[in-house]
Amino acid sequence: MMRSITLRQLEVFYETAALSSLSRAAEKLHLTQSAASMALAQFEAYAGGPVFTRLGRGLQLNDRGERLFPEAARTLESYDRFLSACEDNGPLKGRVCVGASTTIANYCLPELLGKFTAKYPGAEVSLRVGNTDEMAALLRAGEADFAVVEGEVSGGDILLRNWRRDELEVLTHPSHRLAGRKTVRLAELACEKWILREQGSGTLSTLQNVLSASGLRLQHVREIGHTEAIKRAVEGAMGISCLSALAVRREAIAGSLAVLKLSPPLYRWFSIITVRDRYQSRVSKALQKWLAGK
Amino acid sequence: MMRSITLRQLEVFYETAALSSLSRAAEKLHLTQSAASMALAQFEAYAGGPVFTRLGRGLQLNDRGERLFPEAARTLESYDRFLSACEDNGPLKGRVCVGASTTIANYCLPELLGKFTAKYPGAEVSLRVGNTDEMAALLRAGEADFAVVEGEVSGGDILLRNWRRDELEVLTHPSHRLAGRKTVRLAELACEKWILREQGSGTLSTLQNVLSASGLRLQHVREIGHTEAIKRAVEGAMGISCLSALAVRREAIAGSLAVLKLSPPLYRWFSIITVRDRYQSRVSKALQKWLAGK
DNA sequence: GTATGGCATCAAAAATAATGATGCGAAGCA
DNA sequence: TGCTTCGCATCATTATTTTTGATGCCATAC
Repeated sequence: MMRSITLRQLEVFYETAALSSLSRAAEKLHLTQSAASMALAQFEAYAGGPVFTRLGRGLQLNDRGERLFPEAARTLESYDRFLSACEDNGPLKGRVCVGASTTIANYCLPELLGKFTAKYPGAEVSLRVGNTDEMAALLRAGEADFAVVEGEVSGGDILLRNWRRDELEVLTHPSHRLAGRKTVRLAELACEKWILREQGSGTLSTLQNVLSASGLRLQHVREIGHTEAIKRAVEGAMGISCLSALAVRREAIAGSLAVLKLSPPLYRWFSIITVRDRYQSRVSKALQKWLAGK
Repeated sequence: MMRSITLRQLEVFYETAALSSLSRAAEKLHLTQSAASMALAQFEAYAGGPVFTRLGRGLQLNDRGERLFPEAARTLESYDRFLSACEDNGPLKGRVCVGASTTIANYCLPELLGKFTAKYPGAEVSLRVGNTDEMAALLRAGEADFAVVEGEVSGGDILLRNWRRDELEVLTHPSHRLAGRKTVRLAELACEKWILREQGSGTLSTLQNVLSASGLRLQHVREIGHTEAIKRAVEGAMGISCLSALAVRREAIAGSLAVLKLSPPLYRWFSIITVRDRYQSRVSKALQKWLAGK
């Protein structure tokens, strides 16, 4: 049949080119890597030839791709404008209350929500912070429209969609014996002095999951309930910790802390959760959609 | 699932609006009417509300649709530009020989081929005329790249794609007893004096098919091998005839002939035929594609 | 009032896209 | 250098979407 290029393929091409990475494009588009790979392959077939050169383990736009890229961008942009036109029933207006677990509420959402309200001045966005279980309760009680959490699903009435992937990293004092290394394996860290978030936090439970899966136990653990306090403690050489990459980016750059990646790396999903079948206001839907695209 | 509007739906919306008819849009897009209807229904669902008002047996853009239409046009245009960019391996260049049966070669193709060569000056298009069987032979002999015909398929090695639908109409002298009517049924015409195209012409065989299906036979038939000569003969009140609507449009408008629609109407397809598995040059593919979009 | 044109709807079939598992080569790290 | 991970491709299978052909329904033309 005389099939042609689909929007999906166009998106995959665009994002892959923009991020120079098929996997990350797939992630952004909420696709599996294989789906993205296939879409790209079809795209190249229909577009009349390859648009990337495969070098080693990466992709790079070739001349052809370079030429096509701006056109693809324009087309997708035009399509987005169309969708906006569809949804434009007057400017966005109304309240929406978002729940978020600690790490997300501190290091991720404020900036995003700021941009959103800047773009839609009629929207009043409020933010409530807590751990995952508290979020589920908040939603059920109708005190938040949706929530962004680090944890697992918590009941059949809660609908979960993966949003972004987050990586947990190990932080140590810059003078720590491991500070020069880029990666460490968890086993090497079992007898370190640990400073971790409290029971019930998403960060801790993610860590505990892999530990128990590999039969490890941490020996010296001290709990501190605040991410910032933990970082100060590590800066004070009181031990090492494990936090979201998001939470330590600033210190990693400043050099006040040494940040090592785990090997194998420890990923987890940030997810958007809602109550199944609960009505979502227009602002709430708009905000969720907007977040999904970020 | 958080599905969204597809290009197909966009096209259906656009064409339906442009032609004020879902069926004709379906035809143009080479879809069945039901596929188009469903696509439009989905479009309206995703677009957040109806875009047409259903009045009696037609569709008409409502305010919402009116607002969305130009955006849709822009998006599709942008998409087309992208496709062109894909196919742009330098300007089109080379010869292509098109076969066509009489009616099409006279009343349809010249204008289209003219536009095509105006758009792609590097393309040299030539046209060969004959009846359907001659066309098949021409293709097999490699003397034409593809052909546009009025008839049926003529062998397993010939690939056929419907292109446009054509309607056969009855023409009479303006003073003929039926000339005031808008429609006639074939049975009323059995004993008229007929002037028809020769055996082997697509027009005649289409007519013969319905006649034999309804058990009718025409009594007074005179054959004339040229469409224009037939029209002159009818203008001279020498009888009535039946020709493609395309062939009589000019006279119908000028009023030099009376043109009546048959009831039930008599449709047939113009088709593009090619030899299966035969290589098609870039120009030939481009021309076929371009024609398909017209 | 009978026939017809035009759209909607349905169940079934066909086509397409997405997934999870797996393979393979290139880099990073000890 | 050997081991491991990263990133992409590919495969078979499953899920989803699109298309079709058959009907139904209403409004309009004759």
